[in-house]
Amino acid sequence: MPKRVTAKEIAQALGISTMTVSRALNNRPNVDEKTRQKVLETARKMGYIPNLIAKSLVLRKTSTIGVVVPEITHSFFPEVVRGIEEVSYQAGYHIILAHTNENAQREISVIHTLISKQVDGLLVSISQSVENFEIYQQVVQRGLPLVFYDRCVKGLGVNCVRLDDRESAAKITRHLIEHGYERIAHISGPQNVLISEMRLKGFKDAVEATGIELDERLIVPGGFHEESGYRAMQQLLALPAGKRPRAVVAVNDPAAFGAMKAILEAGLRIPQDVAIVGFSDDIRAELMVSPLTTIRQNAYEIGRRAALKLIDLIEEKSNSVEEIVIHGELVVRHSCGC
Amino acid sequence: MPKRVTAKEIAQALGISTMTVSRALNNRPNVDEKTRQKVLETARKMGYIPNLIAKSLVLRKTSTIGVVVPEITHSFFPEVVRGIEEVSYQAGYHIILAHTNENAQREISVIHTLISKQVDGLLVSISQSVENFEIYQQVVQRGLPLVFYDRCVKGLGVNCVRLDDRESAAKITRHLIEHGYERIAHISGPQNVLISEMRLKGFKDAVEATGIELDERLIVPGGFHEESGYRAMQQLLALPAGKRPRAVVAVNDPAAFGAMKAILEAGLRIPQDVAIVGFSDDIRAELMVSPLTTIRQNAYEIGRRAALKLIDLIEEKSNSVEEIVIHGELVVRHSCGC
DNA sequence: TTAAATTATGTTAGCGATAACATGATGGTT
DNA sequence: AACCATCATGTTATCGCTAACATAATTTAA
Repeated sequence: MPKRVTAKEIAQALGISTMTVSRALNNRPNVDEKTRQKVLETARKMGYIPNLIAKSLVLRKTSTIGVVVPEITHSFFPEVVRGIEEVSYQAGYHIILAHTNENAQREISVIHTLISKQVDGLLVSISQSVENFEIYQQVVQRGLPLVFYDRCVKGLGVNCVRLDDRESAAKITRHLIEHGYERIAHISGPQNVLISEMRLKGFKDAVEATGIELDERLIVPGGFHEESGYRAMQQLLALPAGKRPRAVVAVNDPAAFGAMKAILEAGLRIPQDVAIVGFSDDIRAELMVSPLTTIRQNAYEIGRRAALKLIDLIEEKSNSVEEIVIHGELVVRHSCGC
Repeated sequence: MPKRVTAKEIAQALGISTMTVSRALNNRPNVDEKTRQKVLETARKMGYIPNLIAKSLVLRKTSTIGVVVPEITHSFFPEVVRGIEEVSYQAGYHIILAHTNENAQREISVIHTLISKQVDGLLVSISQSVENFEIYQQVVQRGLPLVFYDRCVKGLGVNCVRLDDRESAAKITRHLIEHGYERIAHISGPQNVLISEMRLKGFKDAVEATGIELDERLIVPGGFHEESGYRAMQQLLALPAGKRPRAVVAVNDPAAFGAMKAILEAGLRIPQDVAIVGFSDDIRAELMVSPLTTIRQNAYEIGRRAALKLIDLIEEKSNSVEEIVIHGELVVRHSCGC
């Protein structure tokens, strides 16, 4: 193992003190320009790379942000991470990525590790199975800056950057209404998940605003996946002729894909017979036989904003508790017939 | 900012020395069981969390692996990261993720940072624009364990875990040949990228093994994206009637999607008129009008194997230089007509 | 019972860097 | 020439922890 060069060794090589070397390397004032040049050159020649571990210990600052991700494979999170990375890199912070695999136990373990590693702040999206929020309170009590992104916990006084699920669901539903559709159905997601609930609420908001009475039969429990969308749609199509929906708002794109399959299999056309819209702009949405109208969520922006807020907290440029909402963008394609 | 509890404070609270506290917390022998219990309990009560930065400094080991990723958004890499994470977590290592955005300059900067942070080893997939390999040599010279994954550099004596692009391309081509197709075309990728080259070679291997002479007109330069696949296919379809291909091997799935579009637009059927296969099992492959036959690459496995090898190097359980090849899996769907 | 072996605990030094203070060198001012 | 400001450099202590050695307490063996 080749010995690693330290600042002390540079100092010895030049016959000066370690402190002067440190000052020269860190571009501090009060160093003679000639000395600085000598130090820089010697450092380069000797292949010196500073030890940030030692530096962090004395400065009590690591310039590192801990990022807790529940599910790295889902395309949404990598995009968020890209946003976080971009901002962090610019601001001179590094990130340590920790993956919980949607496991509450692992989330606690991972947060402990990040604290042990003395991160300057934490960005967390909570795992689905989390029910106990004690760990977040511990983090807050330690005075460690914390920002939730995408999946937030309310009532802890913690900053949060999230999507406007309710507003976006209302927006896309309104879009259908404005184009004259009347009997509009909703294929909803799992009942206990916040985003399903918010999207359902948004759907109701839009429908109720029209004054038309909401037909509860047009709200069918589905799920986040294709099969659930497929089954939910079959259920809708089984309604008596006059009661069938003319348009459908699916809780997300995969559910919409399943629903589309059911519609086509029933010999109906999209959007002439049944119009359909999704949510989240899946990479496949554009490639469907009838390209899907949907809501595009700016995951990158969530990452960016969360990182910006966190760094502000770390550097004490801000200490307010905010809830930052990133608005979804309506992407109109063929499937809504608009 | 609440003061953080240190081992020293636990020692003071109990009237014992810091060293005994350290021993108790680290499950070292030669500590009285009663003392150990007292220490553990006091630590818990006081909310003690060890400072790994200080520990790393004295032990000269951080239990951290640096992972360099060229492009986090591409679904391949998150899957690799998941594999790396899984193995690392089991073995007690943390990972620091660094994203280069395919930028050579940034890759150097990022590797320097990781070294500064005293990672115990590096997992690197080189960025597309990298042409100078000096940085890797520096890493090797420092004695820092290094393993390339997916995109490797040959001739540096560095470990490498990669896919068998050439073999897999030959395999999928052979599959077409075995099902009786004769005029088989190849839509290739960018010429200067290694994987394009390997896939082209694999294609040629398979065709030449049949003894049939290779028609160079059937190899058209395309690219990794849909548009390039689309244009390349148009070019193939413009060949004189008898010279047109009966089957096509695309360099990857997106290129195949583009090609499919061109085929359908020309009024031809898949696979009855033209069969087509892709490469890399894109999430959309299954959902196409004619589900795409392709090669599934086990990205997770690449991550796993690379991390295992790196940890072996770090812990000096191995010092051999290996090239580990992960084999692609043929996924037969509708588009090849087999 | 007393020396030797074993176990529990303490002391000192140092990981590699920097803050805070101290000192030495230079130069300008009256 | 004497004095003070300014700049360049050095010294010491410390960040929180652990290795290595030293010592004290206890047990075992003869």
